[in-house]
Amino acid sequence: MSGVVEQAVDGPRYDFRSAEPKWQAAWDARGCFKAQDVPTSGRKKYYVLEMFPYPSGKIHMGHVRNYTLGDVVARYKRACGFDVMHPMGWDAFGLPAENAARERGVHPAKWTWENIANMRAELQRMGLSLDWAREFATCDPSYYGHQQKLFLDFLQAGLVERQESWVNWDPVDGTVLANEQVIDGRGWRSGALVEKRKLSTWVFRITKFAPALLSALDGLDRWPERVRLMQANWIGRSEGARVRFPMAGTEGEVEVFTTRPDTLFGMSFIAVAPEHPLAAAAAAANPAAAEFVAECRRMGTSEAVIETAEKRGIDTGFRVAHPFIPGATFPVWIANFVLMEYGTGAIFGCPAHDQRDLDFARKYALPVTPVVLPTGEAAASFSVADKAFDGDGVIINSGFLDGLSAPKAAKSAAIARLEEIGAGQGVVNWRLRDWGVSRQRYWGCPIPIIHCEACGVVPVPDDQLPLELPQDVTFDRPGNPLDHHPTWKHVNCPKCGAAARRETDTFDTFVDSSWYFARFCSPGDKAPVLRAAVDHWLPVDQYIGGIEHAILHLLYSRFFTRAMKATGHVSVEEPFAGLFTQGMVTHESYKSADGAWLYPEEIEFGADGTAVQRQTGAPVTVGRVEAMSKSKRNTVDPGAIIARFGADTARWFILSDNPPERDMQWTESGVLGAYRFTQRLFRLVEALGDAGRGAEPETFSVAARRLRRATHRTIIGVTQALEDFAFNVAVARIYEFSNAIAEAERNGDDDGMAWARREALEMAARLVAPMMPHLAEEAFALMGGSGLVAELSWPIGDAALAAAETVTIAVQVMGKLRGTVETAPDAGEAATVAMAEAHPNVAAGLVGKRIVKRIYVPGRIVNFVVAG
RNA sequence: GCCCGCCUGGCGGAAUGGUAGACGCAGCGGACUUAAAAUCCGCAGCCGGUAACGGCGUGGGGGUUCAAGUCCCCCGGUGGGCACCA
Repeated sequence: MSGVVEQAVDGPRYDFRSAEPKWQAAWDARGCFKAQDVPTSGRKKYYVLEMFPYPSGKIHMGHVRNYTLGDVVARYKRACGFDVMHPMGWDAFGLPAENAARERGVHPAKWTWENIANMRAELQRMGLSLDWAREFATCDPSYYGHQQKLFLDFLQAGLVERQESWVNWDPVDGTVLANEQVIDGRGWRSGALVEKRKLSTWVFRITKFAPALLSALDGLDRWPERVRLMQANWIGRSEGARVRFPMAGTEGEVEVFTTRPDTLFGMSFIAVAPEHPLAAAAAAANPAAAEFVAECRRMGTSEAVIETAEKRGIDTGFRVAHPFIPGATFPVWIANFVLMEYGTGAIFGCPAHDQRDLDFARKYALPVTPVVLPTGEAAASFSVADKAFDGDGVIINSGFLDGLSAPKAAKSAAIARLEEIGAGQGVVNWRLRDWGVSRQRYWGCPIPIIHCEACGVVPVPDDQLPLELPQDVTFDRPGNPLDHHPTWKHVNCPKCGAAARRETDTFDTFVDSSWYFARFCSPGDKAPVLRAAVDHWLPVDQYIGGIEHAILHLLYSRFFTRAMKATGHVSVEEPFAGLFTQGMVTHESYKSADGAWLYPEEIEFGADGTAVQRQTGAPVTVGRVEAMSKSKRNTVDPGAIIARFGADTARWFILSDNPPERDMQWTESGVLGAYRFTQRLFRLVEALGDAGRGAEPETFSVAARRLRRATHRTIIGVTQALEDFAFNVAVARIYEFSNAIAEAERNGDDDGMAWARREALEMAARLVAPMMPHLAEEAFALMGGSGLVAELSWPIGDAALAAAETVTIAVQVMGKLRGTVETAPDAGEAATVAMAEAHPNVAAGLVGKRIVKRIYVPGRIVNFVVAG
């Protein structure tokens, strides 16, 4: 492995170390990648955006992949004549900065800004075609001040409100925990048992837009289908009914939401969430119920945890009447699998037709009454054992619903009756909840609100924005440093002047990333956005990022855009017209004999292919290929790769390995292969020398024509591959092309060959430019090209020159390949079929058979269907 | 538990329903070299056969079709998301 690199040090043909900074400076000097806020060029706009990074300190391979993909698109579209905007910034608020402050005593601001400086330098070494003049960080008051203004506008428009919500509370650290910070019911840092706690929080009313966010998904035809599906499921529209059950013996009622009102006669019990008021009432009266509710409270708020936990419950002792069955009463249970946030926080249990209800009923010996009969079953013999029936069928045991088909007809009949007798109504329920944005953290955008005893919630006046974070905070005790600050929260009410209290919560960092794409259009403007700029540039034409953001970030941004439209900031409703989601970067993992994870650079492979530790020669176990992570130490530092092989090699390899939407495996050998190709291409250019200058020859030899065909086929093929986001295919086409050029070189200089080679190499340089921009410039300059490849227009392939002189037709008998025949591209059906039938191997297969049918697909295939 | 994705040679992958395995990596053979590295040329799915060629083959099973990696149904394996990480 070292040989390749050492050669590069000794005397490379292509010296990326000098070339890459040189061309980066040249692009910068020409301002190649600058865009205007409100362009005057008249060219069609194209806004390319990659999800901006969190400034963790160093770029990782995921970033390299993300920004390389975006850069290929940006450079390609620019060459195609679009006016491209391609900005970069920093998603700079968030918990890691605060963790660093607690662990190492460094101020979050200092930590963040140093990380940004470091990462900016690393990104710049990648040679990305970014307009750095648009850069900003979300932790800068000149950004988040505008965000505060947007929040106040949303508040005014009724898109923000105060709500109580349940959170994971760490009683020792005195802080709210994310679900991922709750491990086996304990806080990750303190180890204390986590409790659910109710908190008063600010929410964005995203549910107001639920129908719009759902229906607009249909129009996002340049989004991956699966992302649209994930969002649709997340929004979760379901049609059903709210049903009210009067309490037996006391006042009051329980309201449930159900999607299956057709199965109401199969009801066995009611179950309420542990946070439901009835559960609280039961707990007050019954110590066992109180104990159960307390236990559920320790379970955390994660849906995955709740739904995989053992189904448990306790009878409250309350009984309800049934709206359709006079005289019947049913027990009300508290169950740990009922979610307070969904529907009404209460369900009716129909064990025969819902698996979860069935498991629960069996556990607590509650009755199971089938009310939907599967087709083909007899009512007398049908019963439910341990598998609930949730398919279609006919209603039985259900009074006025009997005989109706379930669920559809019976559902409408049940709803009609509920409405008639005033016991409920048909409703559309949404799974989507309002977006809680309050965080009890320091390193986030302050929520610009003042709480006044007399005036209530008072917005911070516009002329006091941005409301800046105080710098002098300490992290020496648990809880929110803003809350501990001696003076910051004490303020006079802007309305009445009395002593009042600032809101000390800050925004969820998803707020920061929900409108940054709009701010990029006019990053220096005094208002959150410059209307003319966003009207021109939005929506983003191509957005690129990780699939992990498929739901939250993208949905929040879609909401924000609608909210900004409602408050007059933008005209569009959808922020991202095109979306591409990339796969992860993975690597083998390595473990030493004592079980410690080892970094790839600590490993060496022996002649027999086994891995050993480089220093000691101790054996190493090669583990699974998985997502690069610091804990597994299977990371590769892009900075080191770029220093050793150059940015173009890193970019080329990351594009060549596999389709960008799939996970890719980073391998040393793959990088070396990419590096070798940079040298190979450059050698081909060097070997050309001065050959082929001058006017296009009158005639070309057969070999020269073959090369020109390869050239024009490659232009067409690479163009199509780039349009399709099939960058690995584009790379493969260029490899094929370089093989064709090398072959032509060996064929000597017959008629027109030198000219054809020059044409081929010039096109090669221009076609690799979006992927390996530095090498492209260096090669182009060496060939005597004038100007920058970055400023050239995209080449157009000549279809006539690319056309094949003969085509190969596959010949099948009964769908099995029996041979191939060469024909002229315009040979007709009769001639082609005759030639196919005459093929010796085909003829042998046809002996003694009767040809029933001859299938002919022009340019592709002849298939004989035979009998006998 | 619910939702979503993925599965093709030793490896990454290519393939408008039309010659499965392009291209690359690793491997093998050759040229060059005192030698090695680098470079260049060639071979290569698996089984059988000197070969011509034949059989098998895209996670497993079934179906549609003249023709299925591709479309449909069932099953298996594996990865991701599930609301305060970003």
